[in-house]
Amino acid sequence: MNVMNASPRRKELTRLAAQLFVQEGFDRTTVRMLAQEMGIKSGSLFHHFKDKQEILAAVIEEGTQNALMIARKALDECDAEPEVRLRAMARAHLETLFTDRNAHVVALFEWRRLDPAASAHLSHLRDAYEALWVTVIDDALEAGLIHGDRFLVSRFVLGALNWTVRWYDPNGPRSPDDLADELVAMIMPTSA
Amino acid sequence: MNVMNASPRRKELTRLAAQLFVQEGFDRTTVRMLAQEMGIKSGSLFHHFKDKQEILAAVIEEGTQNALMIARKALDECDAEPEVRLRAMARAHLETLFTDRNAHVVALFEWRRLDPAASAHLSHLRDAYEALWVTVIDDALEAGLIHGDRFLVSRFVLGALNWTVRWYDPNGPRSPDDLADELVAMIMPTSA
DNA sequence: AGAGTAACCAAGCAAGCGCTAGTGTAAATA
DNA sequence: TATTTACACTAGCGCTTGCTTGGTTACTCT
Repeated sequence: MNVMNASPRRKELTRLAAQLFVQEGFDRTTVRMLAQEMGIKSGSLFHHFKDKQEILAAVIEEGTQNALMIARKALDECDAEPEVRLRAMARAHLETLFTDRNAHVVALFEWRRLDPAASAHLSHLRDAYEALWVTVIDDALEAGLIHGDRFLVSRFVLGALNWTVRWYDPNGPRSPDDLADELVAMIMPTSA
Repeated sequence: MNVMNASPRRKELTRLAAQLFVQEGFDRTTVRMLAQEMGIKSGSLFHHFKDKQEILAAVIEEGTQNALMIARKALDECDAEPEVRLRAMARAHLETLFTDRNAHVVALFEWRRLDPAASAHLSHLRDAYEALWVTVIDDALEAGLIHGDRFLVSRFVLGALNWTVRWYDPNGPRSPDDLADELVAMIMPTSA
């Protein structure tokens, strides 16, 4: 078994697995389907991954790491104005959601299939990401940019953003950035 | 096989199935688990339902029918003021979401497991429900109560509301009605 | 009493599941 | 040249899956 997590082959396999998990769901995706998609036999799969669970964990870890990177970069690159930061965060969220769409759909809808160990490890990553959101929302509230309960606002906003994977068509007329801006405008009285 | 959809026994079994589908997910719920939960043997299940798929369809149909009923009743019972109607619709949405929580969680997250025939039939029900939302949102927009694109606003609002099943704790301090009011307040500039 | 029917059970089939064991081979390393 | 490593293969084990079959109760209606 390959213990080196960063093997390029393993990364490619993870990408393909994410696609299949989205198409079929984790439970209905068999190791034989995964192997075929990867051009190998089912037994060979277990050279790269300890078991099926580990493939799921790899997919989710990939996506969450990317989300964290993109969000940090976006916040670093813009100034301290709360409105700009809020918009940047929303844009970053949708950017990662649709460039790594497969991984994120798996993370959002198959999280519960993780075994407790993997779930605990990945929860820390996700918490780090959500902490970014909380600071941005807090600043926006303090600046009087938006109003409401900080907890509820962040849940509502994240819910609205995450739900886009259910209806947004990347080939449509609207860009993810448009979506992000419209959502921010919707909750900002001053920008009417 | 029992063809009478409204058999009381069948309705009870549907309720129990919804609970298991939420706990384990549709794919991981075996007919043996379902049977045990119902206090019968696995073979007997197929006296009430043609196959496992039909159980899923029954669960989702139940939930969607209830949502439609509650929303219609809520709109009937309030006057024509757009703001009142918007709040009533949001409240109705969360009311049905948490009184029939199991059925709705299944509808939201296991819809794709439906076979094409069942999916087509149930899509009509869901469309009828969403049509109610569209009229309410349209009226609110026209009255200048909220602002933005009608399509995007309804998607964002529904996303924020549906996502509550992921984090809302019914035993917490906030009632579903509070949640609904806070969301409406969040997108309504005039109520700051 | 006899017929019909709804609800159940015991037993098991065929297919598919995740995963393992053991082997082959070409490239990298010593 | 000898040894190790990475990656793939074949074959199949042990188990679970959804579902079927054939038959048994218990109740209702004529």
